[in-house]
Amino acid sequence: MDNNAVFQRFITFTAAVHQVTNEFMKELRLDSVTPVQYGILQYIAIHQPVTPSQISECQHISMPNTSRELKKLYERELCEKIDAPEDRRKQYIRLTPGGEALMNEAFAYLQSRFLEQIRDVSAEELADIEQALGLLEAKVFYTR
Amino acid sequence: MDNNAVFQRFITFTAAVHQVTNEFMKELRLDSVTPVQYGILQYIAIHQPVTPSQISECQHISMPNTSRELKKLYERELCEKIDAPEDRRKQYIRLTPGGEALMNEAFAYLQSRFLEQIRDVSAEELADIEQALGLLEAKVFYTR
DNA sequence: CCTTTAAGTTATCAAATGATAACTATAAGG
DNA sequence: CCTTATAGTTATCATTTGATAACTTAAAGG
Repeated sequence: MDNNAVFQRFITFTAAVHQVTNEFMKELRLDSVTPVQYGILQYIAIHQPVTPSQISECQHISMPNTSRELKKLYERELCEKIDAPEDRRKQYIRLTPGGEALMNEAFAYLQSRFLEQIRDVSAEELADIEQALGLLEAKVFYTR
Repeated sequence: MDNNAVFQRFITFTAAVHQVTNEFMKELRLDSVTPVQYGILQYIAIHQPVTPSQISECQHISMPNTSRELKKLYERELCEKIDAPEDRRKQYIRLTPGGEALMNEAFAYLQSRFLEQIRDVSAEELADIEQALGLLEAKVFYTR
């Protein structure tokens, strides 16, 4: 198996993923929230409850900047912090009902675009796609 | 087949792709070039020769901003424009030797990280991965 | 021709993001 | 205890990116 060929595929693939997701995100006009803030909210939505440190590490945003953006999200009541009982330095963050509503709206739009994107695939192909997503997430796009 | 389940996978998958590629790009300390400029250079590297309009559309950057960033790349001699013979308004852009060198360096680093990421996969799994990349690119992450 | 459209440029401004230093509070480890 | 490490905050500044208006040049379509 040619490693170079797989790598080429990897590069064009990741470029394609970015292009498509950026297109989706552009159409989804989220005016109350910046791209970085959306990334944070989506990370919370998928992994909640999370700590600011986790957000900082996984979203590659420095702690000071994470803190700043979270503060804006608290002020807009899109997420909230809960003091961790086991360690008083720590805090857990989760979406507020308003944040859930925002993310549900976003996901609903993204789902409609996703379904449009796969409107021509058969049921068997869809199963293959689901499997492919799982395979790549497990074997390539994972973090230790 | 549950469309919602596939969509869930799609969301967590694209989030994972962004996380991993952002991590790679952070480690790859490209000091001569900003993230947006790198995106442009990579797009040129994959699709060259391309026009500024294509870059603008595919990278979702307005024409004025595309023009500005390209200008900086010309000045650093990372890419160059060639007037299109068939339409004197148009121009084709390609990497200069310096730009090729920069991208080769970047790709070499990304390849080393990619190989590290898949170091535990068997030959059969690698074939599956290659196929999965192709399938998803064709059926999900394409642009019309 | 003449008008309209397309490709690209320049200038300018605002907003978002990144980087860093200095700080508080708590936990953990000799 | 005392020192060090961890979690998070605040303030500040520089850079990057996005948005918009006004412009030039050339093609295209009556």
